[in-house]
Amino acid sequence: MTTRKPGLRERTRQAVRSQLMEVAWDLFVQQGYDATTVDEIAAAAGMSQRSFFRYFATKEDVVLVKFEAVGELLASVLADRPASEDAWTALRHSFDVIVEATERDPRYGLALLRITDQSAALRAGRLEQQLHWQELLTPLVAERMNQPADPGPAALTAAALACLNVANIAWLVSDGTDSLRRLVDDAMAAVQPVRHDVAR
Amino acid sequence: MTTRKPGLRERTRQAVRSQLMEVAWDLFVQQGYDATTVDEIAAAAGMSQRSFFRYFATKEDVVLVKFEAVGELLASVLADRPASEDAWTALRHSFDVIVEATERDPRYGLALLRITDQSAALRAGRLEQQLHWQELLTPLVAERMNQPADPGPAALTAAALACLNVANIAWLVSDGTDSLRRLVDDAMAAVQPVRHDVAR
DNA sequence: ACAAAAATGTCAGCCACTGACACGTTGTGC
DNA sequence: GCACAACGTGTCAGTGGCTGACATTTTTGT
Repeated sequence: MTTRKPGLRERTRQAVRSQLMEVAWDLFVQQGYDATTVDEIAAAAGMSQRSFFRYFATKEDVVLVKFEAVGELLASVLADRPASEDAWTALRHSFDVIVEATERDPRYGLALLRITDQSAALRAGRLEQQLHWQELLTPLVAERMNQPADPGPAALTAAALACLNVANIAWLVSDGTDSLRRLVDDAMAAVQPVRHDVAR
Repeated sequence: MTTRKPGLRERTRQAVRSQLMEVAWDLFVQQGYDATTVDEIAAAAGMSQRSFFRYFATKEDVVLVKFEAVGELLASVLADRPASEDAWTALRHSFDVIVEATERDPRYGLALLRITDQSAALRAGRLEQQLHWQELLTPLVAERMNQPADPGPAALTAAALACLNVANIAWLVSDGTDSLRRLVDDAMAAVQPVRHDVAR
């Protein structure tokens, strides 16, 4: 009884969602993304296919929602970086939340990248997610630029995310052998080498 | 009769393909991408749905193949740039083939961007295409870098393509009002400002 | 002219996804 | 307590993209 907090109902909904995500994750790891049907996932979670689609709009979403929170996380970290940092450096540091999470549990990150690389739809979905991150980060990047003319902040943000992406893929190719931190460093350094002239 | 050249058959195949592309294009422009079924396209081209899929693997492909040739075009232009140019500048100049094509026929470019923005699948597909371009350009970029350590060339290429993409989207948002050339210039300048120190 | 190869249509079927409806559960106001 | 509304769920039917298999009709090489 009692709807104590704004969301007794909402909580169960979230519980079902994460249970679906878990079940789907296991199946994807075992037999691959494409080889797993929504019917299987739903059955494994004890519900009908129709109900699955009441929790996730598409099959991809069961995986892709894992990226959703990251955008806001990146944005909040970026906003908290000291104002003295230039945009590129600040972006590099905000990416550390991803790097550190990956270092904390490399196997999870590796599995996630592996799954999202299996299907064209998922690869594409990850890129779409990054577009969303870009939208979140661009205004914050603009604040750190001298003269934020229109395409500038978005370009800088997109370039940084592209570096992150390249580093991630290189890391995936190395099977997690390489240091993701180093790869991100190198990728971003290749695009914007340390500018001593600007620094002083 | 007579199989004069290595590919009379191949030519008719290409003819059918481009006819399908035209028919599909018209339908997409008229009623939108999602609202157009493959059956409609096939019928309008006078063939069965099954045959459509013998020419294009997916519905998206009817649009996306338009981007395929661009990758090789970019690569060949990039390879022909003077060896004295640094990678970023050379990339900027190779993008000019796109800029100039767009200036030559802005309406086509605009329609293409509009269509590919209608559907999530197409938006994603365009990004996937860029990944392919990236693979083609990366080795050429590596040649122009001082010390092409592993993630470097890919990162630089990806960053440049990200700039191109941002410029394209900004141009689309402006309905083709802005100068695409200027947008590309600004986007790429924002990421790698002219480095006078390196130049001399 | 004839046999191999290729293009096409039809049919059946899988899978992601959606709308509609009916039923049971769960809170809400009285 | 109880009726009522809201919500979650299953079932069913249907659409659209896409594929394998097979039979039929062109092409094409000799």
